[in-house]
Amino acid sequence: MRRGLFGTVQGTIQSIVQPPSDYRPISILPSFKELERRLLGTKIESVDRLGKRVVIQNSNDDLLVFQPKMAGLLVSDTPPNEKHVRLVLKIANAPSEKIIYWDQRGLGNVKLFSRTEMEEFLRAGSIGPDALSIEFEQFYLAFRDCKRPVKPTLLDQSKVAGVGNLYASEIVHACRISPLKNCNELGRKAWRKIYDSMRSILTIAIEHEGSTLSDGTYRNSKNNPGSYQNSHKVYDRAGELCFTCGKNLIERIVQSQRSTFYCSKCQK
DNA sequence: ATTAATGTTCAGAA
DNA sequence: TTTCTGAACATTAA
Repeated sequence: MRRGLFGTVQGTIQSIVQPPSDYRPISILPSFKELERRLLGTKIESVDRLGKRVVIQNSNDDLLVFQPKMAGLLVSDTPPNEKHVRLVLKIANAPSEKIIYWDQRGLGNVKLFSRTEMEEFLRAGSIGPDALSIEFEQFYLAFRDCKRPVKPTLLDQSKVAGVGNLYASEIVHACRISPLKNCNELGRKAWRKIYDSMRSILTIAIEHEGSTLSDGTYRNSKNNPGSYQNSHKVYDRAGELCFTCGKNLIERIVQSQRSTFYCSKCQK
């Protein structure tokens, strides 16, 4: 797994700061005080991705889990602005001195787990295996009997963790499968295509450091935009020509209250 | 000035 | 059990 700058963060947590804010505070569990009590003076051992979460493990085996949701991100240095900075971990000894949690909408949360609590959480099954580690058989089993349309179901984090809204549209387009097709109407071969496309699209998107959409919210750990938006085949391309068939226009529909983009001519 | 939209997910209800 | 709806929030574009 590619981890970017945060994969190399080392050092001791010197202080934790929750900047004064005009906005409602984000959820910090069990509490800000408890974060200070259990993290100050401990060393950061690793920074990893788990589905859409970022997990920081410290030398006491506690796990600090960031769930940025719609509009949050972690940066090492400069945030997009100061007013939406929600939490800062100051690190003694470079390479990076800080880990900054920035969240424009404040929908995200931060939660501290003991190792036991994390094992319990994973066992409970609200998040499934990561999209880049799950094996095909397990992936197929998770989806094949579901009666819902394929695209919204790919967003179900309990089946597979890590596929977000724009990637779900890109994945089914790459397979030439309609987002409206029900999961249980697709055969094993179709699911194999979806599995392969999910892996390749997410892998390439990570290499491109993600997709920075027109609102500019998403940034990488150095506060630079990603470039995968330039490779989108359907997302945010309503009314534009489909690259695959070259004849039809990309359509936008709403499924489960989320936008879906697809080509009704080449996706069946 | 409203409304709808936004890399999301959670509880609660049908 | 599975699936759907609405809410949490800040900001921008239409």
